[in-house]
Formats: sequence, C-alpha cells, structure tokens
Amino acid sequence: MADSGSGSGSPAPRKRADARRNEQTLLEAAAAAFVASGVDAPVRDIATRAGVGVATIYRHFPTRADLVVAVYRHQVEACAEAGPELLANNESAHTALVRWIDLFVDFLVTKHGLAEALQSDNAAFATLHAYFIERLMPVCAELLAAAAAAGEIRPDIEALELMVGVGNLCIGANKDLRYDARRMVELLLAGLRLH
Amino acid sequence: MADSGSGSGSPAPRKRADARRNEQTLLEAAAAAFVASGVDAPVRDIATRAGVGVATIYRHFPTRADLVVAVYRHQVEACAEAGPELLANNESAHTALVRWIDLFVDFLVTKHGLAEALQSDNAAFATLHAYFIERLMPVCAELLAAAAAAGEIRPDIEALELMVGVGNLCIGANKDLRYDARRMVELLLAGLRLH
DNA sequence: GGGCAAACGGAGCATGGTTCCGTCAACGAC
DNA sequence: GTCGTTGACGGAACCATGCTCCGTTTGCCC
Repeated sequence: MADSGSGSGSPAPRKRADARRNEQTLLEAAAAAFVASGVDAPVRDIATRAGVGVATIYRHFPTRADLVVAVYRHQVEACAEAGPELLANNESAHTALVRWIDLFVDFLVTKHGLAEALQSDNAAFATLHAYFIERLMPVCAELLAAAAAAGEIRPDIEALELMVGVGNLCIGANKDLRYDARRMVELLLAGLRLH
Repeated sequence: MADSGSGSGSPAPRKRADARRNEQTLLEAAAAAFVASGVDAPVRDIATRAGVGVATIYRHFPTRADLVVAVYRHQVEACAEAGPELLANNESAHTALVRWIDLFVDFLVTKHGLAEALQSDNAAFATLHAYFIERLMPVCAELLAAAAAAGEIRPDIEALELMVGVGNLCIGANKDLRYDARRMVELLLAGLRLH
C-alpha cells in the first residue's frame, strides 16, 4: 500500500511538479532536523529549514509519524530484509537472531529520540509504532521461531514482546554514559537462551 | 535533609499557616491528578483540584520533579528500606534481588507515567531521576554485590545500569496488553544469572 | 494566453509550562 | 484589639508548540 511512485496504470494522478519538489526538500530538511534535534523537532523548524510554510508539511505528511516513516523507510526495509539473509548465512539461528537484534538496536540508538518516540503514548506517533511492528515483527518472529525450533531459546516468547522490550532498553542510550543499552539487550537475549 | 517540620532550633523559620495548609492540599490534589492523568497531569489541573492558583504550585514545588518526589517519597523510602530486609530474610541473595526488583517494578507500573518520566529527557524531571538513583541505587548495589559474592550472578553489572534497564522495561506496561513488563524484567534477571 | 484546481504560506487558534505583579491576609509588636 | 510588615496568593500574561483555515499563488492543460 501507499504506492506513491510510478506504479502501473493505477489511479496515481501524478502530483504537480512543485509538490513533488517540496516533498523531497521536506524529507531532506526533516532528516537534518531529526539529526539535530531528534525526531520531535518542532514542525516550524523543519518548515523553516525546508523554506516552506507549516501547512505544506501537514499536506504532505499528515502526522509526524508519516514524516518519520518516510525519512527512515529505507533503513527499516534494509533491517527487515537482513532477517532472512542472516538466517540463511549463519550456522546457528540464535546467532542470526542476535545479529539481527544488533542491527535493530544500532538503528534505534543512532536515531536520536526514535526509541522514545516508538514507545511514547503521543497519538502523533501511533502509526510509527504500527509501521515498525508491521514491517519488522514478522521478521523477528521468523528468527525467534527458527531459534526456538533449534532448541536454542525459550519457546514461550512473542516477537512483539521482544521487540518492544528491546526498543525500551534503547531509550536514553545516548544520554547517560554509564548506561549501555547494548549490554542490556545482550543480557535480555542471554535470559532467552536455553544453555 | 529537607527537614520542613518541627526540627530542633535550626534555621527553620516555620512557614505561615495557610502556606502549610496549601502544601498539604496540593500534595493530595497532585496525587489524585497523577492517578487520573499520569505524572504529567497539566499544572492547571492540579491547581484547580487544589483550589489554588498555579503560582502557588511553583512556589511550593519549583519543578515538577519536586512535586512527584513529594507525592511518592513514602513509597520510595519503603522500597529502599525493603532492600536490606529482604537480604536478611532470604536464603539466597539472588532471591532477595529478584524480590526487590519485583517491588521496584510494582511501584513503577502502578504509577501511571512514572517510568516514562524517569527516562524522559524533559528537564523538569531531571531531579526526579536523580532522587531515584540517589535513594535506590545504593540499595540495589548492595543486593547485587551480595548475589555476586555468592556466585549467583554475573559480577560485571552496575546497579545504575540495571535500574535504568528495569525502569525502561516498565515503560508502556499498561498500554499494550501483549507486552508484559514483568516478564521482560524476569528475562533480564535470568540473563544475569550464572546458572 | 486563460482558467481552474492543486498547492502554498502564514496568521490564528488551542494547549500547556512558566513568570510577573497587584492584592490580601497571617502574624508579631504594641 | 489594631497596625504595619511581608509572606503568600491568584490569575492574567507570556512563550513555545501542534494543528487548521483561508486568501493567494502558480503549475498544468486546453
């Protein structure tokens, strides 16, 4: 869904040139603003960076989540696609799982405020949460199932639960030097293990 | 510290009667508001509940953290005091640790929004974080040290890290029925264990 | 070139935190 | 009991931020 590109002959009424240009500009401006101030950078800031009015943002990206998703879509896709690949290229399913979670954590930790936003009860981020779950949970579930089938981990854990837990552990990863999110995730995964 | 009562002859210039009354009223109003709307209930709401002006809140509790700490101080104290007690009354230090973390988690998940606030980068909550760490970290550290000394858990884990991790896992505990914070914490503790 | 609808921009509204200042009343002195 | 001092009060006002509305502009097609 959301085929906003050069699809086949479907009802895609090709937007005006300025609109397409602005959308692109906005994506770049948003990416820059996210790096500078986190994913909840003020709308006005993003608009200013892009040299457009605030309404233009809302026209292209009705909710903040839409904007965030658009900015990070490539990376989420990459993460999703890495799942089956890791499973195929590793002896142990558990190793594949660990490596995949590593990717996931890396992604979250390097995007200022993303982990926080994912768990925020702010309505503006609801569909962001949904997108992550929808796209990544099946991948995670597959890895979990493989590892469980190999008898390497406890079989009684849901993909959603693990992802939310890992996401939570990534919150504040760059705030306090004494807190190492990666270590905590490692611990969580160790707790999963059937030695 | 913060001896705002009938201390000895120290520089405690005994506040005016109406001020003391208001402070008490505010604490009750805040507690109610926190239950109803979480720890970031609008200041105006709390003021209205207490029947006072907003400035009165700021006069008594300069930052939101001060208010939250005042409301939950008793329970935090109780949690802190339970540490040594659990250690004394349990055969295994690991059991004591698990039980204590249980108390901690219970506290966090039953206070709507507390776990979130603890990790929020909102400046208004900074001293809340500090208070929790200051009061509870030593207790946690003691439990950890005992369990480590008994060879029951990995010795390479800091109290602060564990507490932040556990706190993080409690975020969103009451939001998604499919996410069980307690289970995740259990997993984390299992990962700590030296089987 | 002209008309029309898409797209735009920014003023404006709502919400929520925080401060400022004129008023009120508690309390100690007498 | 009265009075003056000053601690405490209340709420209007200010600022930041999300979101919408509407008059204006401009790309596109004929």
